[in-house]
Amino acid sequence: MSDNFFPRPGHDHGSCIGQAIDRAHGICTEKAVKLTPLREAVLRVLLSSHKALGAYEIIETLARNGRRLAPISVYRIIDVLLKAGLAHRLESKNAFFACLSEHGAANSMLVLVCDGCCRVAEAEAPDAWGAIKSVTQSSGFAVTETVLEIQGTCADCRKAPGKAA
Amino acid sequence: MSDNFFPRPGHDHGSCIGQAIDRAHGICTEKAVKLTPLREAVLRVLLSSHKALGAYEIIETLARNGRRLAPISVYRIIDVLLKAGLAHRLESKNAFFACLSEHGAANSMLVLVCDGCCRVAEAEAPDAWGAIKSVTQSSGFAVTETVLEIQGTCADCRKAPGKAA
DNA sequence: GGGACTATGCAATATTATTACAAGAATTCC
DNA sequence: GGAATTCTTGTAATAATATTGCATAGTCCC
Repeated sequence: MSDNFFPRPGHDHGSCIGQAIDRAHGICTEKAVKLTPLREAVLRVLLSSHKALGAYEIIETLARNGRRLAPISVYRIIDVLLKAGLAHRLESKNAFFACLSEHGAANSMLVLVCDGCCRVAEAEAPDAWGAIKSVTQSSGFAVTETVLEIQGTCADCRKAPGKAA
Repeated sequence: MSDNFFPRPGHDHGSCIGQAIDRAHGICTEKAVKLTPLREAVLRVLLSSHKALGAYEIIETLARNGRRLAPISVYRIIDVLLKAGLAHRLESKNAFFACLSEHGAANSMLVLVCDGCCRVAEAEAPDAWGAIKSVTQSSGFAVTETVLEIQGTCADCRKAPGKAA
């Protein structure tokens, strides 16, 4: 097994968050998006686990940290994060997760969602995207948006059910 | 272009519904599921267009036909239809659509959703599924459920925007 | 007919998301 | 510096989607 896409249990999550935040600042500068304190706070909540969180879970988490946002505020901030590519929406769960991958404009990723640990990971899958493109092109369908989410059990959970963060 | 997967605008929709209902009865017999009048009514609502409908749209449609179901009733019925494979959930829209395809246990389909006419179609995409399988297997991820939904503009709408049913 | 099971009804409520409008903060332009 | 503009956040209400818990009514089997 080359890469299981999910973060190693026991990885240095602190620096994992730190790097992601640094990267986010860079991306925001590039894209002329302001990563305000509130936006960064929401992003940090998403980064705090490798799971997808519902908007109201984000609200509760922030509230525990002393600041309760209205739903609309969180949704607005999520929107900004989504548009900047710093987070993605997990359609099958109506939830949101931070993006840790380096995917540019050309999308070729799929999302893995573990039933065991609830973690979410992105994986490169250019072949799958190629095959999809071939189906859509040959049928004259002009794609604007693709949702490719896969649920199952990650390698860590298969080895040690319930142990992975 | 071989097949655009979407029903031909102007196809005989009456017989299209009729056939689907007949097929549904057959499948239900096979699977020992009861296709009660209410369940058939909900399936007919889904079949009445080739679009995906939200649960509350189904309720309103049935109400116009003289019978108003409680949300829970519709959700329960939808559940039965989903489990019997007579309908599918469109995750990216929190909506449901009738299944017109002959896919067995081995899933290999993707869903096309047209932004123009809102119609939904299923397409065989064994290569895409193969590529996904190869990614997941090599990473030790055991798949239970795959969501593969593609939004865009169907061939009919590209030719004649807004005209397709 | 009676017991077990399935299907539906009804009321309340939980969860997810948006609308409309107001106030505050940052940026631009002169 | 200060007015105008734009972007961000706040507040309140409400819409849209989905579920829980319990009651009633059919169906099946004996």
